Amino acid sequence: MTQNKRAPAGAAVLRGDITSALRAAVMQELAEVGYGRLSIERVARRAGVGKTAVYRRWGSKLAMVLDIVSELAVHKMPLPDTGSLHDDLEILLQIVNQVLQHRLAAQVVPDLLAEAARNPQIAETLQAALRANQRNVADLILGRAIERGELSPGIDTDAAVDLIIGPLYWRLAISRTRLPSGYLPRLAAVTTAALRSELMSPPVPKPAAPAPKPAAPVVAPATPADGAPVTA
Amino acid sequence: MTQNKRAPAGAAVLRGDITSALRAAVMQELAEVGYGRLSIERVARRAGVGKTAVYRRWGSKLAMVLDIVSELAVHKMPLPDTGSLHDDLEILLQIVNQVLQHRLAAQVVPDLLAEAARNPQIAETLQAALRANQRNVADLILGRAIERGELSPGIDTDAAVDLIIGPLYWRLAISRTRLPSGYLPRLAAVTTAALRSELMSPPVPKPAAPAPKPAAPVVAPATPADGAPVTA
DNA sequence: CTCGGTTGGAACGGCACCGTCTCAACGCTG
DNA sequence: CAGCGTTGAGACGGTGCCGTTCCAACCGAG
Repeated sequence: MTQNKRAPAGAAVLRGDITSALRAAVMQELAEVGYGRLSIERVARRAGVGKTAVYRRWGSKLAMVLDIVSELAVHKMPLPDTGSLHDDLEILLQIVNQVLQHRLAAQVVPDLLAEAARNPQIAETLQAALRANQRNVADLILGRAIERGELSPGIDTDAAVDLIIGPLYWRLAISRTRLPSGYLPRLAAVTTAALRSELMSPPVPKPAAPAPKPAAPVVAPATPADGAPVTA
Repeated sequence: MTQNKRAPAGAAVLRGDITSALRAAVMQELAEVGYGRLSIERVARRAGVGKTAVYRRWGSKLAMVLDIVSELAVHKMPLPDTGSLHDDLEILLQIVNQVLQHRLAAQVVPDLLAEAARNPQIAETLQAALRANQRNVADLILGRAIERGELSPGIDTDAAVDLIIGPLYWRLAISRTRLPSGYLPRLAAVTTAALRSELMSPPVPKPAAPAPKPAAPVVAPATPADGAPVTA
């Protein structure tokens, strides 16, 4: 291509300090007003730069947020590997706890997750970021526990992941009440026991005659009294 | 007061059909763009009415959303009471599953929860709505299980609630992958076993120091220690 | 039947943001 | 050290929303 031209240099190169200021500003705005209300102007104002500084780097609000989110995920998360499922879990829970205790993360993560529900690009980026991080730390921990024989090879890993992070995420990001001392160790212990249970492997409740709980006629079938019309 | 005047009547009374149209429009907008981007004009346009129709009823976007959310929570949730902790849990999980499968709820709930993290009014309303609904269904189920002797009276009910709804919420609202058949029964079984574990009662991992649970009054005051946005 | 009082709808000025464009300042490359 | 090429900053027209004001239509109380 046209590389006979001389390479940009001097003042003609993106200033890293301004890029960092913008990244920080985006995170703060994201925490304060959320993705929905995030505006380029506010970000630029907060960073103390012009809007051009933003548009030269990213070109759109979505691209900007996507890039910054991807970068954040590169945070190398220390991977617990103690040789014991229980200890690995406790460390993992401590890590998650620390991350979600962070003021910015505690606001931004749920916001982006909610936004991901309606913006496929964000959903994809978040997924990619989390996976790329460590190919899902929980999966690794489970895999090693299976290799050691601590867990059945037939365990439903998806459900296992839900069990591992679901309760703590709910507590930290939704319920948002303080953790009593001893909460994390107890959660780790209970979760470990639950994972070890033979109930976690698929072919358990299928002896011969299935249909144990067809469709739960015990409760109303489909939230009929919903005030909102289903069809648009 | 001045009731000598004649009461409003005829065309001088709020039309219920327009109110319902507005409610539906708010829910749809909430699902499509979220609370952050929600605008009065779009709501009115979607409902096919003028903005005045909105401002006469609510006066502000926050008040509008708050009122509608409160009303939705009045949905009488069927309260499982089978006499067995496991069956109660399975039914509860089925209910949560049905609610969060609903297209609108699946989008609106996480969005509002994220918004609640930065708007105390929304947080308070959501809390009140959920509590008022059934004074926390999970708490009731736990209480009855304790009365029946299925659970230890010393169980950490907060952690128990996290264990009950955390995994399913994570799966439905965050992970958003399909539930394999048998997921709910298995989750109910595993959770029941975990709750029954002696690990769920406080004085387990404290051989030397008792640490007699200081912050455990009969009723939580109001979770006042809110992490108000401190200095950036 | 009359008309009071409120309704829904539209128009209005103000404001924030969008995305583009112009322009002086700048510092390294050659 | 000269100047190239990009930089950051501000200005600009356009758009969408806010919250208010104005007005004709309307229906039932009296």
